[in-house]
Amino acid sequence: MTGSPAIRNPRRNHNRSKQVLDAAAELFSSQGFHLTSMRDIAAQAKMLPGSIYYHFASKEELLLTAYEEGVKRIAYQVDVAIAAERDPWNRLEKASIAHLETLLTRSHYAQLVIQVRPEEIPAIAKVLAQLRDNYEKRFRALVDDLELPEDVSSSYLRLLLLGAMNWAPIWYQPGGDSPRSVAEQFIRLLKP
Amino acid sequence: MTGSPAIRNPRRNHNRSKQVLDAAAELFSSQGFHLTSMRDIAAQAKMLPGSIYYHFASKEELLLTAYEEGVKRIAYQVDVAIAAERDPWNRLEKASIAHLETLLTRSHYAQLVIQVRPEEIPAIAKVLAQLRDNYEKRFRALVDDLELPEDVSSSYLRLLLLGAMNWAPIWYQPGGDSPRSVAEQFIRLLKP
DNA sequence: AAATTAACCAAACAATTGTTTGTTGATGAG
DNA sequence: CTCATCAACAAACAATTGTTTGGTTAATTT
Repeated sequence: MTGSPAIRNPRRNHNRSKQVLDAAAELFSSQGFHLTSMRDIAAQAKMLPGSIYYHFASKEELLLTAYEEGVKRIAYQVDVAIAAERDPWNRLEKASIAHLETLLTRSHYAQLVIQVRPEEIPAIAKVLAQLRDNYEKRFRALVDDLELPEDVSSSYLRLLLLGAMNWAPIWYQPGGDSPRSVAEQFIRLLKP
Repeated sequence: MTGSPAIRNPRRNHNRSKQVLDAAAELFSSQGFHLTSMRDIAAQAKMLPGSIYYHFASKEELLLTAYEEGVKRIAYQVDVAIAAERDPWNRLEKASIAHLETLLTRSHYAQLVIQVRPEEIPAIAKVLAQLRDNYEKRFRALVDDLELPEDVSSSYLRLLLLGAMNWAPIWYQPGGDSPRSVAEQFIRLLKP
């Protein structure tokens, strides 16, 4: 019995699960879901294809897990960025900067959330869409706090800003302006 | 003898090529490239999978042909829309309305241009991107014609508008506001 | 030292993919 | 009528896909 404080792990905690997930996130975000095979992921994680299934039940679960992590990260960055600000427009600007910076430079996980469209994977499309919706609710709140002229629709302001930012990965080139200044320009164009 | 003006077609022009292309455009635009198999397209065109190859050399050529047609259609709609207008802001508004209407309601071919991302098909990614770029140059010209305050960047105005519109298929629901009024709202938000 | 178990390998499997091949009936020209 | 050609069918092919299975290794527990 050994009343000693036995640790839970029966074996050295290799935790290659994270290695697999990292590989998946990188490949999914850069090549897309369908162009990335389990063999690609296995190779990047220095593992055999079948071994992945010890850690994840399916390719879709792999994506879903990475996607959840992506939402978590980008949401966290935004929350931190707006925590100190009080002025509504400044809060929206800080949030946009965080959103774009995370999207364009920071994390493969975050890029997943934008690059992989839910409809691409019908089996989990609804869950993915809901996760993204849940994140984007922050922007709904931020925009609602603005004091806008009567003839300006806050919904469309939000859709305009969010759409433009989410489209940015299509045209953005690392050599040009920083994500921060892109976000600042966008806000300036929208501020009445 | 037959000095008569013999027509070129040796047989009644069945022209099932167009039928195939229509099927491909519809499926590609609604399901995406990778989720659509040649068998799906064949079924929709009421034809056997192998028969498609009499009309098109490969799945990629099929997409490319449909994509070109899509660019042609959306470009035409925009050109027609702005032909009568002289005021720069009105021209941009008319162009945006045409862009969004074609994108959201009119044609499967046009939706292809936005729904299918070039990087999804590496073999023809460059050609696709160039076709889209070529179309979007219209907006570059339209925005450059605006008389903007000095501190406003015309590039970012264009990217903001175009990104927001191209993102619209993600959130747009046929029940709500018309594409026209969405475009009008976007323009109003951007007009200083 | 023996038993247990987490973590991985090696190899195959079944299904689906885009594509090719050989063939056939309809059509219009000579 | 004869014959060449168009347009499609029927069936298979080779490759790739996600996944499963059974065995192997090594660390941990008893």
